[in-house]
This record gives sequence, C-alpha cells and structure tokens, in this order.
Amino acid sequence: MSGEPRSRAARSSAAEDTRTKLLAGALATLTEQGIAKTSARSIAATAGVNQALVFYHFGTVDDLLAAACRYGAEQRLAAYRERLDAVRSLGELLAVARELNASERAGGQVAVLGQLLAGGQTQPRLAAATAAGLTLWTDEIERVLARVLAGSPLAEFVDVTGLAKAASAAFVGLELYEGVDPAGAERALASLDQLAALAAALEGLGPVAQRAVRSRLRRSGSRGRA
Amino acid sequence: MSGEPRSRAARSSAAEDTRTKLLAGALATLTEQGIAKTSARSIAATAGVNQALVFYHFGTVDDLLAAACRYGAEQRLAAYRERLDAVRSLGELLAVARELNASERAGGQVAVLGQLLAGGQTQPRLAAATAAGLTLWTDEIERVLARVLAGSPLAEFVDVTGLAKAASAAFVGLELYEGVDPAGAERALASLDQLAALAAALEGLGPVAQRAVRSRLRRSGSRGRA
DNA sequence: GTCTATAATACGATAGAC
DNA sequence: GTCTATCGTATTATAGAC
Repeated sequence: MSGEPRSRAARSSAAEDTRTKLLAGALATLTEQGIAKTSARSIAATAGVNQALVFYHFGTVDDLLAAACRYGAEQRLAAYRERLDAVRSLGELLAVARELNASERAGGQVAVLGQLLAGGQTQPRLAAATAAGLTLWTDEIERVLARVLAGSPLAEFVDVTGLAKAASAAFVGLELYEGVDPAGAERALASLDQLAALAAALEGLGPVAQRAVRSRLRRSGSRGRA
Repeated sequence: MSGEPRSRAARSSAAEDTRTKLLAGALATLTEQGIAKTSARSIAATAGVNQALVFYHFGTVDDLLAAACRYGAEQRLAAYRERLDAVRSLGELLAVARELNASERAGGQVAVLGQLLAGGQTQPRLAAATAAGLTLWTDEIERVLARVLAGSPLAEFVDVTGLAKAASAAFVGLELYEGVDPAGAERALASLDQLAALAAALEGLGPVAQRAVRSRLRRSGSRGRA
C-alpha cells in the first residue's frame, strides 16, 4: 500500500512537489541537453531531487517524459490561449507564431516537442504521448483557423483540421531548423510573412474574383489533388 | 604516419569500404534506433565492423554522424534530382514531395535529418553538419521554386530562397509528425494538396485580377510584415 | 587497418534503511 | 516518500597485438 504512488487527489503536497520538480526538470533537461543526453540521472540533477525518485514516481524514464510532454503542453498552451483568442486574421496568427517562436527560444518549450518527436520515432510510448501533446496545440490552432477563415474560400475548399495539423508540424520543423541555422530560419519566417501579406491581399479581392476562384475550383474537382 | 587515416584519394579501397559501411550503418541506426540510442557500438553492429574503427576513421561518434549527414543528403538528392528537374508546377512539386515522403518512410533517409536536427540543438558539431545537409536540399528546392513560380506574383513578392528553406523545414517537421501520428500526418498532407489546388486556381485568374493583387500589395508595402 | 582487451564513466533499475 | 548503496550493463575512448 505505502510502497506505491497514490492517486493524484490523495497525494501529499510534498510528493506532489517532487513530482512537479521532476516534470519541470525533464522539460529543462530536454531543451538543454537534448533527448540523447536526457537520463534519469541528468533529469534528477537539474530537478534537484534524488535519482531513485524518477522510478518511484514514474516507473521508467520514458513514462516521465510522456507525462512531462502533457504537462508542458498544457502549461504552455494556457499561457497563450488568451492571445490566440484575440487573433482575427491570418497575419495576426503568424504574428503570434512569431512571438511564440521568440519567447520559446528563450524559455525553450516547443523545442521539447521537437526532441520528443525525434524520440517518438522509435519508442511507441513516447510517440503516443507526443502525438497527444501535439493534439492539444493543433486543436487550439484549428479553432483559431476556423474563426479566422470563416467565409473565405480557404475554409470552403481546404480541410481546416488538416491545415492546423500541417501548420503545427511545420512550426516544430522550423523551430528545430532555427536551432541549427538561425539565419536561415529567420529568412524562412520572413518569407512566410510575405506569403501572409499576399494571402491578405487575396482575401480583399472582392466577390467577383472570389466567385471566379470558386467556379474554377469546382470544375477542377474540389478538395482534390492539385 | 601509418596510425592515421590518409587523405581520401590515397585511401585503400578496403579502408574506403569500411568507411562507407560505417556511414551507411550510421544512417540505418539513426532511422531504426533514433538519435538517443545511436552509439559507436550500435552503429558498428549494424555496419558489421569492429567498434574501435568508428574512432579510428572518424575520431568521435558525432563526427561520424556529421559525415553521414552529408553522405546521406548527397546520395538521396542525386536519386531525386531528375524528378525535381521535371517539375513544372506547384502541384507537381507537392506530388514529388508526396512521393519522397512515401519512399523515404519505407527506406527512411529524411527521418535521419529529423534525428540530426534534434541532436544538433545541443551539439554544435552536429548542428553545422545538419545545416549543411539541409542546405543541399533547400538549394535544390529553391531552383525548382524559382522555375515554377517564374512570372507569378509569388516570385515577385516573396523571397523564394526563404520559401525554399521554410518548405524544407516544414517537410522535415511533417516527416517527424508522421512518425508519431500517421493518420494526422496524412490529413495534414491532404490539406496541403487542397491548398496547392487553390493556388493553381489563383494562378489562372487572369491579368486583371493579378494587377489588382499587385497594386494592393504595393499599397500595403511590398515584402513587408502582414 | 583491423583486431582484442581494457580503463573510466554513465546508465536503468532495485533493495533496503530511514 | 526519500535516501544510500549497489548490481549488471552499456557507453566513449585508448593501448597494444597482429
């Protein structure tokens, strides 16, 4: 009975504290050392707790990482939900992405997703946790996209759920890219700014042109291959 | 004199053979085990050579990985150059990307870039090599994009070099995403197909609408923020 | 060049005292 | 719950025989 962790509600605050330390320590270790050098020992060291507690509280290192993934995603998303709610255009969404990119590079939490994504390629437990963590993001992005694109041909001819997933995956890819080539990543992001400006210009083309686009799309088979 | 590897030209074919085995073994290990479990021993095992040869030929594991990155990128790009040269539209480019995605997931070489990207976040030597390997791809994509977008407003208002970098990073992100959520990744890719179809429809809008878009973009400040 | 053997360190995980 | 101590294994890297 007393040799196992109790349920969340029944846990003592001291135990909950070390659990939190380990979760935060896991995230910090992932960003600072990378998945390759993230171990029970390195995590415990940055968390400031005993190494054996990793196994007592989480069983295995991968299970700790899986829990940390959810913890970090929820925490980070909560910090950005308000800002995302205020988004009213594609350009604003990209601006928030820019902001997220800048602040995360300093604090480093999205980089965690990159590391877990890499680790998840070969470890099913991590894969499931990472997919779940990413889903928290894509669901949020999807809500924003649906609101922003309402009434535009984009929402009509493009699967917004898929678009949100694509945007999220692309963002993580760009985040990883920035880690190895900051100048290149900045140039990539700048080109997306220009692309958003172009999209904004198209949005304001007027009903005549939009009707032309719609009929063109219908003829070529909507929602089909290019 | 005889205790050190000689220059590439002067190397014996036997030595060159083990070097190649190690390079290929490194790529295979990265895809099959991930960066976290890629070690001198695991690489040597899949390569079928002695573990000590990793250090004799490449000095450190990271240096081997860096060399393997270049080796794999050059090899893979050579296999796709012809196909990329034949691309004449955005839709065709996406179709090649789809093809690449499918064949690489089976043979697994782009996944290598994801693993190295993750490792490069914290290891400068890997970062430089990965950036260089990615540049081989972005340069190629840039050439294709420049040809495909010639005459379109896209080439006029968007930095094509940056766009090529963004597309490459996004592709790697999607590739990693596919590793943890195949269904989600498929949906994401499908939405990009729809997006490409929409872009194709816009391309054929005619000179009147395109003039309208151009003047609109100029007024809002070309190449500027959204 | 390639091998064996080995040094020094780090790893995951567990047992048992407190 | 948390600690120390420890087992068995895997790691990087080198020395030296061949």
